[in-house]
Amino acid sequence: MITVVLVDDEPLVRSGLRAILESSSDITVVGVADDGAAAHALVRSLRPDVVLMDVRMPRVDGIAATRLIVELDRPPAVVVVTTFENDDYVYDALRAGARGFLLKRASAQDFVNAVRTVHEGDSLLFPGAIRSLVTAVGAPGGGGLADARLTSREAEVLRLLASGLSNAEIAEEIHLGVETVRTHVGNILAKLGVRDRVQAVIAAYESGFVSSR
Amino acid sequence: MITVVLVDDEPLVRSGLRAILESSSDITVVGVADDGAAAHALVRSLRPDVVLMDVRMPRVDGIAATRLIVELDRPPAVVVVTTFENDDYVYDALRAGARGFLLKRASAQDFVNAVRTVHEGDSLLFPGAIRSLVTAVGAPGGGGLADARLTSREAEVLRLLASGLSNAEIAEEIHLGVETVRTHVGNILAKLGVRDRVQAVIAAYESGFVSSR
DNA sequence: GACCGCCTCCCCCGCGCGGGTGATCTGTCG
DNA sequence: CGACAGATCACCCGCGCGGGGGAGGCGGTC
Repeated sequence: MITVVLVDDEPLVRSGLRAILESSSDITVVGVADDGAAAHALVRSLRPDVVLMDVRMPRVDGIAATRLIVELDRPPAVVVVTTFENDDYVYDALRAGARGFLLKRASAQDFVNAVRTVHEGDSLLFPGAIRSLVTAVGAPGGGGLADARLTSREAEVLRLLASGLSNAEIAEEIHLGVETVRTHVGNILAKLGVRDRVQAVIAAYESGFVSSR
Repeated sequence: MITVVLVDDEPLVRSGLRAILESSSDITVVGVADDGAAAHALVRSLRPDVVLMDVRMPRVDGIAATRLIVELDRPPAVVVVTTFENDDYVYDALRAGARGFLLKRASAQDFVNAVRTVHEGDSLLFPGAIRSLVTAVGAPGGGGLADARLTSREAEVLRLLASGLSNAEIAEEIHLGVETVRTHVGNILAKLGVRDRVQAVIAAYESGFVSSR
């Protein structure tokens, strides 16, 4: 049984999520909170498997709450729920340690799947958000993740990184200083919300940014 | 135009390869050698793009020659040509720095493709040899790469590695000491003929050992 | 002109990683 | 029974990597 805590300031959303999730026999909502501070306290006492977290909330927002929660030992998987795809907070949430993303207009099945996926995965989850984040490189405006999108230079570096090159090799390949490559790689890791270049490579494959022949 | 040097002790093989390769307008054979020492000297003076290297040769064998050649600065891509799939030298050749593998019974088109592929790829090439090496984990005898096949434990570690875990995390995941994981990872890198865990992840994807959903 | 995003390069620091080597214990095979 | 492979853990060493800063130039926008 997967235990879930819901965090959202709107009662409508809370009960909607609860109804959707509890229609699955393997998921149970063990608690709800209406702001980040309450969420943190609740998670600490209830120790759920998964937290569905709204981003925009009064007082302590979803980003700060996520940061607090993932700092617990053996923290639950936090899935951030956003209203708009171009939410500027997405990037921050990635860095804060969120394990997944979902739009509020997602289908009921999407919510159930998301909970199951992050619960199973000790292994990393690279949500659809990263897919567009990586693939929609430098795409002109139009409403998508403006802050987190990779620049063309970063995309170039990621491509080389994902072909197994070291920073020094990448530098030589595109005639740059190693320091510059290090900077780009650091920015890529931050934007993808991953820890190291290994996870960046995985994200590149999982998102289709590079493909296995 | 891709320049190629052929190294094989049998005149028959040399002229066969030459005929096959030169039927392609973008490939030209600039030199041939009949043993490893001659190959090294020839490569140093001719600076070809690609070297097709037999493994079994009198005096200096293909492994030693490959090692010498890849130590040059801006070395050519060395493709090792073996007679048998279960050649014990395959593992050593990987370590020596070979960029590709080919069986002598491969098709004419295979040889042409191999030359083009390693020539284009500054990026790594994970030849079919690695595919079977990784995927045929622990398969019972039957004539394939006995020395280099991953053990079941190594396969388990590779799977976790390819999901983005650090050595410490892998250790915790399967209840081992970090030192043990380090040993396994080291053996995996050696068997796959790759330099670091990043390239191991790439090999895992390219070989189909793990797949992007 | 001020501002900002991007690209470029720099320094310091800590740590994880990979290489080399060696040890013990197990089970298997001849 | 000895030989060997696999799995486990250990120590040392060097280095690449990633985080945290900062700084300058360049091209856009407001």
